[in-house]
Amino acid sequence: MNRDQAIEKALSNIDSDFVKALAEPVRIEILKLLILHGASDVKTLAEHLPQDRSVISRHLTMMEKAGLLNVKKEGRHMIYCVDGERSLEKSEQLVNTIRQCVQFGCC
Amino acid sequence: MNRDQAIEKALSNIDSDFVKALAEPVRIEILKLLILHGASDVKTLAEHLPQDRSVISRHLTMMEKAGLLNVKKEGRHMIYCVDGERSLEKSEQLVNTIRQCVQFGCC
DNA sequence: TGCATATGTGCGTCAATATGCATATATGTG
DNA sequence: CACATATATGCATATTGACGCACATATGCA
Repeated sequence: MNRDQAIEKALSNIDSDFVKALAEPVRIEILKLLILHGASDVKTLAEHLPQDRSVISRHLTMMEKAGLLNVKKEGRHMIYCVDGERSLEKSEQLVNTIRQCVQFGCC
Repeated sequence: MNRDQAIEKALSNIDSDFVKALAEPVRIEILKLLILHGASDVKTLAEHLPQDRSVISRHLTMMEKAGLLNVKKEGRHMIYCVDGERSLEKSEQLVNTIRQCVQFGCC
């Protein structure tokens, strides 16, 4: 693999969904609540936030697909919690990508 | 500092501008070009991208403010390059934030 | 000075996304 | 079964951000 392909591959590894999930203030607030109070259902989370439950529900779904959260169904409740392992992996992958870029040469 | 404050502080450290800068495909393309070809001016970058020069100019300004790029003025040219050190610091800070979250307890 | 080139900015437009209401679906409880 | 509760989804609206054109500003050069 030549240099161009290596650079292309490194930067293509940036997980767009993961990064976008962290780029919205409301979703950071959701992370805070989940770490403060531990695993929670949609209604409980929404009670601590100004947005409508449906909005929080959509954010949670999006964050789960992005790899930030885990979800398990308990009866009629959807219990969400921070997927620390996966989040750590994804953020470390971002560091590795940038580290490779530095090796390929910056200013 | 108690637990709640520690969590608040850790997650407030997420650099919103930095994360947002990485959440746009065009800006990732700009990173690719800057690493492939090294430091470049606005016109040269825009020639390799479908967007208007003014759009690229705005992206570059935003990425510089976010800490991804360095810029130096050379005559009428603005020369941009990837700020590898700062980008690495910021991405590592993100990893540390998530690592702290894991310590505070996930699922 | 006069002119070409490089960049940034004002402004209007369009697309993506966040938001909230109403409603459908699913589950637990009497 | 009837009803309450928890969540997801369709749809309309508001907001944010990307985009391109026109123009202003700044610099280099003849």
